[in-house]
Amino acid sequence: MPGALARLADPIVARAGELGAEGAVEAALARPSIEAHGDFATAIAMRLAPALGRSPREIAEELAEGVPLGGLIESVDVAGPGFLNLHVTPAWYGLALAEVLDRGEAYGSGSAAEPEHIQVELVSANPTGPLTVGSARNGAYGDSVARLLAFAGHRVEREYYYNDAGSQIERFRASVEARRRGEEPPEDGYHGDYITEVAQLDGDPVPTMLEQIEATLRRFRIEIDTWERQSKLERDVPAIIDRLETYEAAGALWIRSTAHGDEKDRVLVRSADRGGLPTYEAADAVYMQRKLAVGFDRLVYVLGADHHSYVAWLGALASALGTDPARVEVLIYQLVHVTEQGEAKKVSKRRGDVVLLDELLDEVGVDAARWFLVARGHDQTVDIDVDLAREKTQKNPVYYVQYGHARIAGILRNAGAAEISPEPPAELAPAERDLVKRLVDFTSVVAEATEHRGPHAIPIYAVRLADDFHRFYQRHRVLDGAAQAFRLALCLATQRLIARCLDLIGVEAPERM
RNA sequence: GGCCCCGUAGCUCAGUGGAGAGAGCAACGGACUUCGAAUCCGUGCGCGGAGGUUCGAUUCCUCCCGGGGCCUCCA
Repeated sequence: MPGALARLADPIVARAGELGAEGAVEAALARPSIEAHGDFATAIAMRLAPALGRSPREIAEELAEGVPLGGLIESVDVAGPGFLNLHVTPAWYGLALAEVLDRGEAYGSGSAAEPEHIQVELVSANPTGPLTVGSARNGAYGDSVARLLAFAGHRVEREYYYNDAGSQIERFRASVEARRRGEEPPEDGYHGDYITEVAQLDGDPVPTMLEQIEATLRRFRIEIDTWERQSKLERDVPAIIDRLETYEAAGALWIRSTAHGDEKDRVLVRSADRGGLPTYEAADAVYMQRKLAVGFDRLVYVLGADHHSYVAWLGALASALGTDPARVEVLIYQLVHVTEQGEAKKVSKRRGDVVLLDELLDEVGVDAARWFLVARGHDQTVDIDVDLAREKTQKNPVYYVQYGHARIAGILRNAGAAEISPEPPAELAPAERDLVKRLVDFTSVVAEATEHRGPHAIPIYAVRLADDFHRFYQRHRVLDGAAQAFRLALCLATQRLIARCLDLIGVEAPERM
């Protein structure tokens, strides 16, 4: 909790202790939707009522008596079933704004109780073709989670895991070879136009594809720290098998993952009549072992909803490897559906029936694409209508938020070296109060977004922040009068938080638009 | 059949065990001689259905209905 809010809550919590409340008591301060209910409200009296065996109203009355009035708190009311409504003074707004400015870049950061070394594995699309919009959601979501974790104080590394051995890859190579010979790719091969382009170049097409993918990710503002490939891991499959409980059935080697909570046992080595090669899951086992050996406290896997059975599998695998499954976190996001002229497109790389991330970026730009892909909950399916992509772009709220940032930049340019001070005027206008309270919200918003792995809360907050700013701007002239220094401070704090929000989701904060 | 996600305004979506549920888009009507109009202001009885837990449920639990996904010795 920011200091400014703690200053309001602490006396109430202390008073609750005097009344006999035990354990961790929290006076969660919420912002009421109705102005008459004060600047902040808490339902603490209702929560304490059962334990104290008294009526909520009565408790609230006594809590209110413990609230010191005059300095930061103007008045306190008991309302409804036992709400405590606080009205704060201009001095409180000054304190809150000063806190935002004083902490600077660090405002809202460091929410991690115990900083961890975390690996976020993201995208990890097979290099059998360029990245699709499906992978883009993985990237936008996973990268934003990684940014949030880093902001919270964790040490974060991003890894991309790719398959460079296996049937899909062989089909891909065979398809390129066929094109090089001037033939059609095999029926079960890859038929996209990019196959023809890759065929123009010599050598193994897999590294070529990977370079393209990395370039696209950079363009999408995702920096991968390390790359891991399946063929390398497969060498250690025999060693990992020795450590796991396995059995043979139908000629294949299985892991008894159900003993560790999995939904089903899984094949690690295929039967001879299916080639006798290790499966993807066998590589998973080696891979997880390797990640753990690096010393990460936490392993984050970012996977699409089509992989949801991996939640059970990776948890079971962690357990089978003798580590706490709680260290393994699988983040599932719902899939992206692409429609064109009202028709759903099946996102199949093999058929070449895909919308590529690069195409989307050409069409709408990086800022709008990242915003769009991260602005809704990861549990929500995303629809992209290719035909409407550009039109929708014009209405993307990202521009509303960026405009707020640019507008403030303009004001600050005009302000030159004018004094900036959080010292509050005798009276604050409603728009000024709303804006300060919004700034104060940031700390809890970003902490919860991190905790829930829900980066979509950031753009939602950013829109509200920009909204409060635009309204303030409309009603009050900044560069004029006695309140100028305070209003400039308000602008500066707002600009910094908008920039912070945008950075957390990989969007730029322009000085001009 | 089993498992996962979703069902909130005309559309796309936020939201929280608390008071009277929000935003964008679309629609209509207003506001620029003034720091950037990519802006602002006004107009909105909507939490799929039925039970349950609770002082209080849109939120938690159960069931039902509807939509999407997964249940390969694919990756």
